Amino acid sequence: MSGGTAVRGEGRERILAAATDLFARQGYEATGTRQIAEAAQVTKGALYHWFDSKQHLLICIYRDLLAEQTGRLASIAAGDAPVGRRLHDAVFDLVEHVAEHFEPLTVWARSTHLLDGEPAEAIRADRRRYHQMFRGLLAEGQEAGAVRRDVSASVMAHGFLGTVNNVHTWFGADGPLTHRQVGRQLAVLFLDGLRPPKR
Amino acid sequence: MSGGTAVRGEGRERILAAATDLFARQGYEATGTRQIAEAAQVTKGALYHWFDSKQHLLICIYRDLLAEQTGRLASIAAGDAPVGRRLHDAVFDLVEHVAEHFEPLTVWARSTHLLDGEPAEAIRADRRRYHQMFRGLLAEGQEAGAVRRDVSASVMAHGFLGTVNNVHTWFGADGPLTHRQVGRQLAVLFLDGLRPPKR
Amino acid sequence: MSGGTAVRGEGRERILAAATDLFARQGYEATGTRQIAEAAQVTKGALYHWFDSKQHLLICIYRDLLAEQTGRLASIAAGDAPVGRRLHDAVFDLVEHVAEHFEPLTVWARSTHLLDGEPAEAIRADRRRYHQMFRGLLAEGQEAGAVRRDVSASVMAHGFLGTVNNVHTWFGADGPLTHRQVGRQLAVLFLDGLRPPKR
Amino acid sequence: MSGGTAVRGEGRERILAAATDLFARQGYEATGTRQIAEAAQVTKGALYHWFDSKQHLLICIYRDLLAEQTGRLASIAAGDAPVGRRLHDAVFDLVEHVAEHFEPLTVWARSTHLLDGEPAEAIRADRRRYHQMFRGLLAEGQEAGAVRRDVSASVMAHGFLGTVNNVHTWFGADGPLTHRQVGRQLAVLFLDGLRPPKR
DNA sequence: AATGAATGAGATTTCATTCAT
DNA sequence: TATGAATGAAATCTCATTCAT
Repeated sequence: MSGGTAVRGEGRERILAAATDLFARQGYEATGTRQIAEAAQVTKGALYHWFDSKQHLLICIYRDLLAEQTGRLASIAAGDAPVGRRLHDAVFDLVEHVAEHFEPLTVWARSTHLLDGEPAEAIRADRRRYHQMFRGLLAEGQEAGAVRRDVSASVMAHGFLGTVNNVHTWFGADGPLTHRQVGRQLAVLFLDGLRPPKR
Repeated sequence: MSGGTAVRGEGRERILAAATDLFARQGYEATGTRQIAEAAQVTKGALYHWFDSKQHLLICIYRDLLAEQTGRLASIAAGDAPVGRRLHDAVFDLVEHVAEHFEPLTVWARSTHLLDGEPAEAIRADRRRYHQMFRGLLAEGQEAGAVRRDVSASVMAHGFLGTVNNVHTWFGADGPLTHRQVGRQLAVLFLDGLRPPKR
Repeated sequence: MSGGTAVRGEGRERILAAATDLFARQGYEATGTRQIAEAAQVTKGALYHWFDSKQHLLICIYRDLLAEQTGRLASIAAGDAPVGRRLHDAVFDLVEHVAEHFEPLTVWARSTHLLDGEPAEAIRADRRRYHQMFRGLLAEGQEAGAVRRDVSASVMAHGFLGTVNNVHTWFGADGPLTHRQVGRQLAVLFLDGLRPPKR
Repeated sequence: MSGGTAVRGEGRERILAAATDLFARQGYEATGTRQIAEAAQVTKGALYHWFDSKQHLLICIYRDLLAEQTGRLASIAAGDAPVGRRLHDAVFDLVEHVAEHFEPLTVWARSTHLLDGEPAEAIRADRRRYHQMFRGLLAEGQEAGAVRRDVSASVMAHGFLGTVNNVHTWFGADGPLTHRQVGRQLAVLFLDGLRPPKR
């Protein structure tokens, strides 16, 4: 496409890709900047030209994914369908998204607790907003009678979101199921758990 | 003569306690051996007299808890009650245990991925055995018709165990619920999700 | 601006010189990296920027010397002179070289047994090749009748090379001889020992 | 022989044997007191009950051997035979002794330079006396015309003693010769080198 | 004759980051 | 846009040795 000239950001992309890969395989802490630079075929100096810090790298990896997740949830939540239907769609959409972006989400889940400073706080606030949207949908379901009331919406939201975000600790450990199949099974399990009890 | 020296045999315990506390508050990697030794009022040399390495410390912290968890599950699973009842008890017993040992379990969940070497593998194998016991109970439930068959026992086990093991990532974030309350809500949510679908 | 920073590129050389000096005076193990860095007026970080490890430092010190020794022996061995003459030249050239580089060779002889890993093996293989060249010259002498046959060429080679490499253990202990004088006496002693026995 | 009761010094012997073995295989510096104690099936405390220090261990290993060597040389040197004969016997006796006590002599040769303090000085003085006896025999030979005069007796003594003491660096490296065979070849090589030159 | 917990100083090495060019 | 030498602080761990019992 862009022909002979160096594509803008080529180095940056390679760094991001290498970091994602290494972080996912070895963990954030066990991966050094030197190793990232080597894997990206870039000098350490170049790495610091493009990114402020190692933390910044991790934040960049997650930021776009979170924005996309948030956008998708927002558009589903704002739809016209009955709340039960929207909840169902939101859950399935999330497991789909997670299955697609397995590696970078693993990285984030494992290492977010190591980050501090302003940019880290900002993205955690974004993440909190995502959670609130999800909880809002559940609360709406509770008001409409589609979702049980004896469990707090917050616990339900955290429970499911936490499960999904931690699939990496066990996925592939046993069984032949694909990411997507596992996701769908978790989704029905959760959705059935939400139904109001008999009496 | 008097006062200066610590009581004999107490050193190991104090080290373990200090490490648990610091790991929980600051994370495993952010905590240095120097800091642990200082907090335990022990020299660094004494620390390495009792423990082979920092990793070993983390493993020791978790080993006892896992053994207790496993023993409790085994005794419940081997009981006479119908499988639905035993499953119910196992789930509630687990959330109880987790609520009691919140901090060290948090440490383990966050940092297990940093461990390597033979002792780490050994304890991961133990953990795998625990999981298999839990899954076995679910499979028994499926055979008896008490648990749905359209979701694999393995996914159900991992889903619930993963949720419980990751409560630390969000507990306290919002709401005034205690550990125990949160646990119980997660338990009913999960147990209701297990019921075979109507049709 | 002026004065404070060292001349560019000099760091590596200074480190090497300081290490050679300290290793020779105190021994390899008794010399710390901290001490080397201080003597070279460099930070410990810089030391590890240029060298992988303390072992690597020792290997680098020896590598150049061995290469030079090998080159000199090769050019003598490949000459046109009769083998007796070439052997004589090789022996005197070696003692000359050893006399010139007394200190670093002392360091190597004393500490080579502490080294392991791939680079150490590589240089030991080089050293083995040097030995084989020397032994080859002796074997050639045996075939030509210039060197006795009742002692194996390998033993003759090891005997002389070992003697020369271990002069450091006793040189200076008594007597006023210079390195060069001692070397020449050892050379004639050895060469006379090589002559075929009378009968 | 001694029946049921523990043999006096049993622990001490085991420690000495273990230390000799480990020092020979790994080097003095690379061997820790802990490892020695384990190999001797003794606690570290017991080790320090029997020996003052790690250095002391090394000194004890060498002391008896040196005494024996010295005694044997003294009895040969004091004999009635002509000096040429006595020299011949001394040389062959030494290579015999070295072949028999290969390992502990290796240890000493490699690590003597690390020792300091009064006991180390004492044994080094003993060793110096041994050297002087040997050199004395050579000087006697020079006076009697049996040994060349163009090489200093001191260099001859150091050269041969050094060679013999450093056989460990190469023995077994190639060839199928036994310790004893190698020793005898070195002996004739040296003795032939000693003969006065033709003219 | 022997134990074993404890010491304390120091070892090598790692690593994110900076900055003049 | 990129380099690469250099930093400096801290990290984990080792080890000969001691001493009350």
